[in-house]
Amino acid sequence: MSEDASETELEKAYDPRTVESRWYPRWLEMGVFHAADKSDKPAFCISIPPPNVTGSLHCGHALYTIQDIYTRQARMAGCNALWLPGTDHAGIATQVVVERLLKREGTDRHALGRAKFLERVWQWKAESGGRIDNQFKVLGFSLDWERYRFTMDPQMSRAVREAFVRLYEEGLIYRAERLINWSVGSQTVLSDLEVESEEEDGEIFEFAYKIAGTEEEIVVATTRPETMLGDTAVAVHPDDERYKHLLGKELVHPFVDRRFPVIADGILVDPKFGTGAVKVTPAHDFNDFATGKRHDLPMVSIMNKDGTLNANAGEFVGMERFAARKAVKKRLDELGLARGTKRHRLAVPRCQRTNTVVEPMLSEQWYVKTEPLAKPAIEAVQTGKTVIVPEEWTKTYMHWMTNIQDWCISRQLWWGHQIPAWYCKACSKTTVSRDDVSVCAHCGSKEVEQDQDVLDTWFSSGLWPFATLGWPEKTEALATFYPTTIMETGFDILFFWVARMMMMGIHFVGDVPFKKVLLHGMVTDEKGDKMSKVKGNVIDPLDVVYGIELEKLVEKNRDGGATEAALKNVRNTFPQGIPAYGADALRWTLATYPPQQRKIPLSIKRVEGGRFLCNKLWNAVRFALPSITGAALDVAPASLADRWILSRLSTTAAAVWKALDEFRLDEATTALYRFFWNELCDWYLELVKPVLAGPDGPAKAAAKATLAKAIEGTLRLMHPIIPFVTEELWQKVPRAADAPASVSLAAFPKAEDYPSDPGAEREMAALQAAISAVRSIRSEHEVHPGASVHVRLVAGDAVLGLLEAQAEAVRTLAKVEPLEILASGAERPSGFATSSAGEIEVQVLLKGLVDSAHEAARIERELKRLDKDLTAMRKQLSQPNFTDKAPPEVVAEARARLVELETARGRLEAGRGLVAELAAG
RNA sequence: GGGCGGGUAGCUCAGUGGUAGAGCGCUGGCCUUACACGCUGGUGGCCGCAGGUUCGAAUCCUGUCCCGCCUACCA
Repeated sequence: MSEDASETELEKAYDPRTVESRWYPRWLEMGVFHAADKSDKPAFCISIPPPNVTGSLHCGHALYTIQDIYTRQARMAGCNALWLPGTDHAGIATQVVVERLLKREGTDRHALGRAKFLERVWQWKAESGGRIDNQFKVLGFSLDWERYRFTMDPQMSRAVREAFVRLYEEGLIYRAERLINWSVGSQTVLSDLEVESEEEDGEIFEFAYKIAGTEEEIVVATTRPETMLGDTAVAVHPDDERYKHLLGKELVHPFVDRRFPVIADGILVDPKFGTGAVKVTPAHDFNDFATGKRHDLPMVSIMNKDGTLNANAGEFVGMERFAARKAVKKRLDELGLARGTKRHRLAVPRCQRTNTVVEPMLSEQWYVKTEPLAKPAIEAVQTGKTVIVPEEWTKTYMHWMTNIQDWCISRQLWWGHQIPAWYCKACSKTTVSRDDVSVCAHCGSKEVEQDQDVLDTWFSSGLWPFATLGWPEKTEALATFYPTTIMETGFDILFFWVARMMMMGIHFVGDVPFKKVLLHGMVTDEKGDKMSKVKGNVIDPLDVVYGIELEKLVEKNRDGGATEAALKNVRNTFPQGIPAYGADALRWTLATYPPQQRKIPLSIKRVEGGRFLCNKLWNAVRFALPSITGAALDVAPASLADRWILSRLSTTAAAVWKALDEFRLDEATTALYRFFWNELCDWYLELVKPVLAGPDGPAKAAAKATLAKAIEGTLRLMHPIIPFVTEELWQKVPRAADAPASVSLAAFPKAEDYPSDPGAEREMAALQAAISAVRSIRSEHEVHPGASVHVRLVAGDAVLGLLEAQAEAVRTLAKVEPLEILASGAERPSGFATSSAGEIEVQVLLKGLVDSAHEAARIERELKRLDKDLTAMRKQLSQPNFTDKAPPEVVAEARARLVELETARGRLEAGRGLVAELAAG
């Protein structure tokens, strides 16, 4: 629409593109998203789960809409609401991106050196990082950009050092040599959580070790034959009779000059599995490592960090690990020691980032001692200081926390927070310090060198909720907003992140980092399959917002690595490409899914539904605007319809509050949709049309005021979910004299803002039933919608007055003329079909309009349906067990229902006469 | 192996002790001047299977079968 269109004229169809682009800048100008450090209002805070600085918007991020809904609602509800934005430096991911760039330039980070490389990363970050921030703006996220944080900012880095040093001083951080998960692909150690095991088809290879000085042998099995080069024992079960005589005997290694014993170990060995003898490789297997410790076995490391074999591997030195695997098998075979292979399913550990197979290796790393930190974190959830929603995740949290392993926090990367530990070349002692060290704290030597490694990204992320608020400074923001109100994130990072924030927050600030943890499911495609570039089923939120042509979409998928089959699928799923649905449509749609479901199967069809809703809203306002512009709002509701719609609005406001409180956004959207579409539009608007078209007077003034209030209230209630269209429309409708400049700052409607009127709701239900009954008969008989029909409504005294008062509504909404309203007992005249709407009998003149066969069919069908219900109801009421034991109100209800069914049946029976009458013509 | 979640209308899912719901789809009739991104009427489900508790169960309990996810050291 053009900017200078008159106040009361809107385009016929809602176009999100023009509306959505204009509001975000204005909100920023108005400063509506900025929260004060100090305020009289209650504090509300969500710190955003920081997306990777390398990232760009995907559907998972689009779910941040949930956080925006809560933040916007809190803001409107009068809170000092802060949604704090930021990004994460994402150690491995970012380094991989920049290294790829360097490779294209024909160089690498080692050629560049650490300092130059880091310069390069910062440069990359300045150019390409933070793209996602702008994408968040497209979605309308009400983030307080003045408080933007990046995990590598000086202030955040300071927090990281402070945390590290304190934990070190408290003995909660230590350095140790252990078996670790080594990612050959990214050349760093990984924490347990970053290793993903997937079952794959593999094989199990059996071979024999000879007993020294005899021809006797012992057969062992392995899925990684090359590790035999590091074997330092073979273990059998202590009670295994087969091998008892071999215990303590020496085995001869066929390739390297080493003899090692047969040992007894009841923990490692299951005598029923395989041969009952297990080769032990303490330096390359976690179980074997433990076994090695128990038996004090030598630890022979056979592998270099790049995955090639080292000097301990004898003739295989220098070979790549998988080539070595083949070679070892071949040589064993040549020596006559191979004993065959079997197919075998096994769990292969892979690196999350590079998908390369992870190798257990011996290495010295930094660890956080987690048990003392976990204990209070467990208690906080047990005592309800932090509540996890949905509740069933509490168990998972507890289970993980109670079985927690020490956390390996060093990473062999350059991009990240370098570990603040300095090693002295003179006295070889370690100095850990908040400030850079140039002199050894122990001997005063200047020969100190900082640890080359950086910290796990999750270490800094664990400090996020309080470091973003200024910690370790005792800032006002920290005092105001900590503990934060809600942490809203995917259940998949409950351990990665939520658990660690809990541990760190409690330890460093002395209180939990958030009062509530809301965990949502994973966005998938509509069939429930994980979105993946290869499958070509990825929905880019921006494509949904702006739209994309089919060919461009296909091209984009092809660039993403989609297979031909996947591209075909893209063409099938989006034959016309994707239309511009707008951010509101996407937001609405995401909010209609129960967030706590495991899967959120996003369907483009449903997004279309979201756009329909926005369009409907637009058009409802378009219709109402000429009537309500300038209307006096302080007029009380007058008609039944007026009282009813405001009562429904009151109920709806209550439902929305309740739904949000229970983390049931689906229920919130359902309540809003029902109210707006099925009540406000379908009934109220239709009911007030004649009034608004009629002469001026008190009734019209009341209708105008009510319509204005209902629409204005709806816009405010919907605003947290669909901020753009509601803001645009809210600016045009009449509102309170003291209303703020933006609906974002207007009060969020409460149930008590509108008069509840149960009487009006009851009466309206009766009226609706009567009108529906007439419509139903009309439609059954294919009476043309334009044709009026003669209707008689027969009812008892209780509803007679209502019908008389609402005659106009019946006439209009059911296209009735003439309309007779009669007291009970009025016989069905010839030519009228009959039906029931609760207590009301509805008689519709069909003579001359339809043929008898139609009516006969309708009656028989209705009778069949009624009889089914009647039989069930009679049966239930005939059982003394029911009438005696069920609560009286339930029995009474059943009796009333029976009467109603019988009455309806009687009327229908009588209606059979109509068939003959119609036939007679 | 352990844990968790799910199996309700063609599809995607709500419902959690008292007459089976929504959206989309399908379908009949309508361009009724807010909206065809619409209006209006309808079709469609023995609520995975088997027991049990109860006057009454999709809803609670037990068992069982499928599907998914997480987790675990079977060489």
